[in-house]
Amino acid sequence: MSAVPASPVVTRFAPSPTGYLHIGGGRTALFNWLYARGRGGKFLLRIEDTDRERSTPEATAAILRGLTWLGLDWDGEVVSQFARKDRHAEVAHQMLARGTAYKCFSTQDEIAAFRTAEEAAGRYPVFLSPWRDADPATHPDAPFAIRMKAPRTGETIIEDQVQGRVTIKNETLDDMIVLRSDGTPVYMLAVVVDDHDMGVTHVIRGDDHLNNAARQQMVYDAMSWQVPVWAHIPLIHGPDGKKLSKRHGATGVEEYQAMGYPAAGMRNYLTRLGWAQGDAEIFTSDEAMKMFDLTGIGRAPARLDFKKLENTCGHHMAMADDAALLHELRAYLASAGRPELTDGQSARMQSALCFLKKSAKTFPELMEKAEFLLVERPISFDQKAADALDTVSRGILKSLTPRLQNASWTKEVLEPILNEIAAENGIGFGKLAAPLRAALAGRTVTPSVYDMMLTIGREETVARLSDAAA
RNA sequence: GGCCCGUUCGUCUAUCGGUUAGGACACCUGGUUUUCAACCAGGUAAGAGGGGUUCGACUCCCCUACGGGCUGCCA
Repeated sequence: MSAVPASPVVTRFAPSPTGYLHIGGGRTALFNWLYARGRGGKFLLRIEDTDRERSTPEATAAILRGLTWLGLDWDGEVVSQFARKDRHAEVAHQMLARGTAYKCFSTQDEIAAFRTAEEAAGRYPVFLSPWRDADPATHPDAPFAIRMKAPRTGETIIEDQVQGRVTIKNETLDDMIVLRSDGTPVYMLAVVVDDHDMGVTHVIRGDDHLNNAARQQMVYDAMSWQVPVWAHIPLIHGPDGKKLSKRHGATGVEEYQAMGYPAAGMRNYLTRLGWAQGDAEIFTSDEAMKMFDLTGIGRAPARLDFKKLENTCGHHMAMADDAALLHELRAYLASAGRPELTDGQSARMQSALCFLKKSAKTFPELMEKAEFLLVERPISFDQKAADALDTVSRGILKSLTPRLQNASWTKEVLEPILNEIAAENGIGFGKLAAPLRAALAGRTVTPSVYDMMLTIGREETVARLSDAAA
């Protein structure tokens, strides 16, 4: 065992509960999880619910469900940012006391008027509060917001693990409000306070926050707090290169579950989307934790490729443990609103999974291939199956059943019998397999005939053949 | 408008000044086969454009084009 690192890694995922868990958010959470878990650190979850208008408990529940399905477990309790608003206000007042913030009595109307005037004059509106250096003696007895006293000259440098060194000129940033005039904190303050209080060492998040990082770093500086390691990752784009949105299809993590992608495959695909370690393509989460690092993250936005997602899922389907797969299959059926398996179907499924999983990429595909074990007699035939069961074929099946009656039910025993029948009728095995397939499954595209016979057993096989031969 | 970030096969990417620019998915061809799939073998396919720096640039610098983000008393 390696020694416990001096400063354990603490990462977090901090979504706003305004909707389902977006696939991009799921990937951000995954990166944080992988990074922390691979280093014996902690992965925390915080819900940024300070926007009371848009936050809903339903959205929080959906986000938790999505993370759980993806297999991303977090440490400790879920933190509500809203619940910490008093702490945020406290810090705002500490900044006031330290002289790194000031009371601003400008009204929103005044600011809005300033902005429209500047824009009308063709200038970029950076609002500079007249109260920044005002003598407290001149303060009116009126509501005020607390603004950060940001440096007006020089530059703020973000040392980003993904983007490299990013330099922002301080003159382009105004004094942002940290506490609104109604006493509620603003997001930019809340994140910093929460990340600091929660001991977050690495902030891994979407690069839409890259510019924000400069202002947040100013808050860390204003409080003399240790700045975390930044890692701003590019957002995921749709197949057309545009920001991933509804018109590209599924954007919610739970939609992918309902479409039948196995979670392990989803994790693998999402890990490889915008991150690479040499030629590694297919790996388990344990392996991913060992390999994952910040330097392997690409700087350009990656596009979603469903074909590759499917392929990756196919590998994981084949690698999966049968019992675990059956369990996940059940969860899929429930999430997709499909009927659950009966006891009989479950039993057959359990014994068939060892070969079904090798060629299926998704759960719907698995169910498609398992159709033969799902149906009950009398089974119905589709058009092609019915065509395959012509008079000649039925005659052959009829001669086959007596020989199966007392046969030991192993492939070693069945193979010679079927080959014999084929030979006696002067046909190749392929010609015999077609009607067999039709009789056993009611369709012409099925798993191997031996696999099917072994799965449903002798009695059921003979019964289905007799039904078809009649 | 300003600022910030990005740009290698169709897609995800490797390369960290010297390679026949590698792998994976997809696609095409062939093989295997008991249908579909899976599997095996092979193939097509890339450094956005233009300037520099250098003996040498995908790699470093600049410009352009294109894409994205930020620019709120939203998060």
